Amino acid sequence: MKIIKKRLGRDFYLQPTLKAAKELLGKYIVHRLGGKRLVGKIVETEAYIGPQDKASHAYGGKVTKRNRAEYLIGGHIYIYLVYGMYWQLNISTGPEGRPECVLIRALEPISGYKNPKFKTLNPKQIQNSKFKIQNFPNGPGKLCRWLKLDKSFYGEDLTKSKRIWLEDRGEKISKSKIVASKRIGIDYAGKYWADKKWRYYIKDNPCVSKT
DNA sequence: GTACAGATTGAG
DNA sequence: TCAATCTGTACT
Repeated sequence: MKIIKKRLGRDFYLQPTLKAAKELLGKYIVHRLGGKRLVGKIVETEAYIGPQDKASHAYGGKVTKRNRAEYLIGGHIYIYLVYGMYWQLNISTGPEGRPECVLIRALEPISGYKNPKFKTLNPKQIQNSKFKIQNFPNGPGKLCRWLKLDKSFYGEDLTKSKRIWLEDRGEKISKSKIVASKRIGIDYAGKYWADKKWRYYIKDNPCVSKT
């Protein structure tokens, strides 16, 4: 059977942000680098819905040099540095001018991992294997390191870029496999916003970030 | 010009 | 539990 590989188009990113955050689970991110392709399956996401969301960088409708990519029409990359060390990959959603985005928090590595044995392992084997979890893209900072993403991807259009895009490979994550939970690391936003269950992940997937 | 905190991570 | 590490942002 032929595997379907369809690049996600603008319509996908124009869905309501919470829906897009859930739909992104099970989609594949592809970064073409040199002659290789780094490919990962998205297994964890978080939604940020400014300007009302106190945890969002666009809270209150704030526009800065850093966050302006959040306002782009759905399908653009908003990437920024936290703690002076780690890049965070976000994808803008919704129409132009509305600061909503989805943070990609974890991937299941599909190809590109330096150990070629890796791609033949299924998730259960990954969990049981002795491979160092250290280099896994199982966290927002580690994911960017694994995919080799940095500021040069700021504002990149995922529907048009020749080096990075998202694919639908015909995989459908059933509703019962999607878990909604509180977002991570945003307690400063206050209980109301910190308690919103806008983090989604694939149940039992070993590549979901540790909390 | 200067102070300051952060959508994390890994070591101790 | 805590330091690393640095840029954007806000304020003097």
